[in-house]
Amino acid sequence: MMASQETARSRAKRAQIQRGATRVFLAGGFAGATTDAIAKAAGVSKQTLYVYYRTKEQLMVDVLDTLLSRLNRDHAVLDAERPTGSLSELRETLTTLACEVLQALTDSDYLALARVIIADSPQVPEIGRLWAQTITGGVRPIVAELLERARDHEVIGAVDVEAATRMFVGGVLTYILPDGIVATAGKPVAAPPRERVERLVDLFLRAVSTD
Amino acid sequence: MMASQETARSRAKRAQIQRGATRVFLAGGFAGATTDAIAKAAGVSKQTLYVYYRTKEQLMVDVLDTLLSRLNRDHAVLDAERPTGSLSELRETLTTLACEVLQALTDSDYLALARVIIADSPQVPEIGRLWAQTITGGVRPIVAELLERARDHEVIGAVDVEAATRMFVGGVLTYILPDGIVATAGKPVAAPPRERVERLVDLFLRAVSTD
DNA sequence: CACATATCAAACTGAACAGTACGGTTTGGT
DNA sequence: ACCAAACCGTACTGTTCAGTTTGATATGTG
Repeated sequence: MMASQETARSRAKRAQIQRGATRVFLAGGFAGATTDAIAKAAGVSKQTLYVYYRTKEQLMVDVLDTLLSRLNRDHAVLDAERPTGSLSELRETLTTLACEVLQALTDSDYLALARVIIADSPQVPEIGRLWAQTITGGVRPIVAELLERARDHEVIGAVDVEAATRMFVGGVLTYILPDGIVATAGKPVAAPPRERVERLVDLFLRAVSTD
Repeated sequence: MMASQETARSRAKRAQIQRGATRVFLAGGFAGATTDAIAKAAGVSKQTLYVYYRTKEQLMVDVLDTLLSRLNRDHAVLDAERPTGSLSELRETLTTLACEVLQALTDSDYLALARVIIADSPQVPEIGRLWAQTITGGVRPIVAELLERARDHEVIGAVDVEAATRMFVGGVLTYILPDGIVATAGKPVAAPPRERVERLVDLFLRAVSTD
């Protein structure tokens, strides 16, 4: 039996710790998370915590890294080839994309994740690097690619794709930010009704349509 | 001599404390700010701190309240009647407005302020309330008013003003967010060159123009 | 000057908390 | 069954920090 081997057992324990730690970190950030609370939430002794992670900081970085990777996987799904062959197809694609993103942001813990990253990046610099690597890319390139494809097929005019992307993504995000990111006691943010998104898309299409 | 009177002297001391505390809070948030550091930064004894404020939390709320009020005053300046009588006037107005907002956000401590509010609103609920009261209004109503005026004068078409406002404001803000809000060591965000903003405005005007 | 009020520096108190030590218990392989 | 590694609960250590206490000094007022 070798030492420092990643057995099935140890992998499971590590995952168990991650799950508990995720809950605690998302709820209260770095400062608000005590190692006792994490151990309890994970159903693990504090000692074991320190067998798998050298410090609380290292544990947090690992948790955020995992969450951001998962989020990236989800984005990859969003990236799946979407039809942009005609104007009505593009309209449908953009509307659905926007609704999915808004839904994901309001449904899941992504807003809490963003809040924690924003809150703790000054104290835990590694977090800022994670953000830059995974999020800064974000939804924007996906939309930009869609628009470029549509432009190449002359579904939309020869517009400035970068500006168009910013307008669309920014417009959609105003439904969640800035209010969603600040914790206002007990008032969860809701995604706007599809109808609103449709009106936004329609307006957007006026800007990029061939005249 | 009455007790609990707000003399000139006490007003000055309170302001002195606020200035020091502002620096420390913006730099490190609630958890990162020690009362010793605040006292030192303000050039005041710790004791005096507690004469003017009952707790660290109360001090922070006061500091943020002051900063947000000041920010609101600045917005009031932005709100000053701007010409929207013709399409070229509207273009100029929107471009200038966007540039000013971006400049203010990158120049000043507003990004740090936003970061602190986002970071600490879960722990200090009063902060969330301040945010909701002052920021949630924000730039959006100003732009909405501009657009309504322009629409009434038939400078732009009968568009959905709410959607249009979101598209414009959101598009502008993508230049600062999300990257500006996360502390990435030593890389300050810069406002985009005016030319970029102009292209965004032009695209926007295509969306809202009378056909 | 006498007296009150404001301020200061420094030391103290009590609580919270990261990380460790320890002795007992479970688990899984052989 | 036997052993070793993994794990558990609890208690401990050292530090950090909000808020207080103390006792001295400055400031201004009648």
